[in-house]
Amino acid sequence: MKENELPKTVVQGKWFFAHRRVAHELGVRLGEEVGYAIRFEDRTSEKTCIKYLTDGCLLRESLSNPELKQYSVIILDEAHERSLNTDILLGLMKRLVRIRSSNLKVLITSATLDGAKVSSFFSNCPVLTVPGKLFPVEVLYSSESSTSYLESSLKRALDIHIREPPGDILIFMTGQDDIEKMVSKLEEKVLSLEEGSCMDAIILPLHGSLPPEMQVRVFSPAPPNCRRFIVATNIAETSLTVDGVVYVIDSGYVKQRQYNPATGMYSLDIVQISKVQADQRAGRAGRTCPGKCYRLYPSTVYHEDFLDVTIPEIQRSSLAGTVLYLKSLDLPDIDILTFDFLDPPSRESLGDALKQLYLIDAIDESGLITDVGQRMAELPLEPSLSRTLIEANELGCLSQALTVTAMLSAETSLLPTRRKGTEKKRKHPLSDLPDGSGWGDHIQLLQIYEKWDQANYDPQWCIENDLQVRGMKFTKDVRKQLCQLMQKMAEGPLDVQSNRKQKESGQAYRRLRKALCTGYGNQLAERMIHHNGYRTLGYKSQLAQVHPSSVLEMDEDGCLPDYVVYHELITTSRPFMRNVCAVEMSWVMPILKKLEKLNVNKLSGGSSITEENEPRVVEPLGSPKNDAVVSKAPDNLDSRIQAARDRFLARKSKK
DNA sequence: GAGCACTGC
Repeated sequence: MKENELPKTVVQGKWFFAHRRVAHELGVRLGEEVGYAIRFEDRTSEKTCIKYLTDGCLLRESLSNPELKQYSVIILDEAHERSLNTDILLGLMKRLVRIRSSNLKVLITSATLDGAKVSSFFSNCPVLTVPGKLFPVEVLYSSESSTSYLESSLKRALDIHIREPPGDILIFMTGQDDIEKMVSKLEEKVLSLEEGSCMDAIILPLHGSLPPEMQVRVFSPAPPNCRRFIVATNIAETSLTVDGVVYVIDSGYVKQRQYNPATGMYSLDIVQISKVQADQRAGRAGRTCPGKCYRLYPSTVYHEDFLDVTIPEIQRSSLAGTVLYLKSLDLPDIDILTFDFLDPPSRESLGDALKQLYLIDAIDESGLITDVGQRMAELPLEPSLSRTLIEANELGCLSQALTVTAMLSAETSLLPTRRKGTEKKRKHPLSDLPDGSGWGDHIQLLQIYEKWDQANYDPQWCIENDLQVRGMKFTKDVRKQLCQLMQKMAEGPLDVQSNRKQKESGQAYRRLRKALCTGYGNQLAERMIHHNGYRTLGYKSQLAQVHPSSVLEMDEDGCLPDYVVYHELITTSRPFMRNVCAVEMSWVMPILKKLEKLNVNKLSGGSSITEENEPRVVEPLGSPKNDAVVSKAPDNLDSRIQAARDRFLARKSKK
């Protein structure tokens, strides 16, 4: 193959081994004519004609090169998964095919995405259908909805094991807890079966927080006369393909994260799956031979209750990062409120994003991106964290802030999988951390990483201290990447520095907390007067409490700090702030002042963000209550500020 | 006093 014979092609999606295979079939070395790029690894060269990359990487590329001029064919793979990034790319592609109609071809591939809908989105482009190679799957419904899908799955699995011919069983559950319960119940029941009455059994859990060596166990096929039970989350729905599965048991539920723009709060809920998801799960039974799918719900539930398709992520997420990204592209013909999404997010959600960005100085009061915002968009971080880095650079604590943001990027994968009996480890994973972690979780995360640095990044150290090796390595990679990106603007050293002297670290921690306060200007909370509950300080106040896993300390009176910033506000059993950090009132006041001036219609570039068909009396951002908060903000804030000052002075005089 | 599904810029 000679250079330039092939059109420069870029393939976005989950390509797994595709790039290796294509390189192999073309008889070329991977990294030359056929290359790939993922976050921490770019294996392409000048010779590269076909480049595989992730959606995030393609978005990064279009940041510096919005017309993607180096490519003549762009393939968006797995578009049906509707990830946030894929949806942004779909919108950008629509614009690109318009302005590059003569020299660009875009191909969108999807297993289940509604072809007609995508075709009409792309000005009625042609739809090609490639038949799949799946075997037929018989779908069997339960006669009624079960009260406990755990019990029903257990019963169904054993029934299959006893009565049905060989073939592995894949059971879809919602989370780690259920999976662990299910695995131990299955083990118990299988052991109690009469010896020789049926095949042997291997029972395997499968979920995201399982260490990789445990995950790969599902790739080894069952030994002869042995049936595997794979108890999985929806990781087995799309991300991992398990061969040998003939029977699928589908609970009909999934654990899903969603964002409420009216409250600024996430929740993690167990919800019904969509028809597309149910069909995807069933399809997992027909990969190697005809299979069976047992749905633990009646067919009426499937037909009448299930949504046709899963709500795309873009309608379930906070859009601050997305809006900032689009604004930073600075495309003259793109207005964020009218940006052409395949499924547009609500105006409320866009309005929320604009307000958040304004509070952290990423856009000005008329909605234009600021210099700060432009620099933030260059960093592969959520806006709060990129803002923190920029502020930390000004305040001379960039090296510490780099560590904290990197740790938070990996936060959910830092903790080990829970083991029975050793559950209370989180509070003090390291007994000999220096003072200062009482200021909050961010400081503790910093101290943990500094300890690991002192231990020369020894994986064994992670294990001894109950931290996931994978998560810590990810942190290290992120930190390195952020260092490279910050190099140009950095004011001070970037390497991990542990302040050995108590006094120095105290000052560094205070600067860091100040930077965090600026970065999380959209995620502030104020403690209630008589107890340790908090309310969020935004355009709409929410009651929340510090998550019990937090290391934030109380003062000698048993009070938590008056003001905190939080990394995440999420309702599980109750509304919780996760990863909080104490901040000072004097840092908070300017942000509250800014909140007073906030006018969301102006932020959206003058165009009213009010729904068109609604009477004008209706509040711009939804509920009347919310409107009241918006329009009366100055009064509320002034009194709030006054009250806070009084409290502060009262406390001071007491001491 | 609670306990997070999935990715991976």
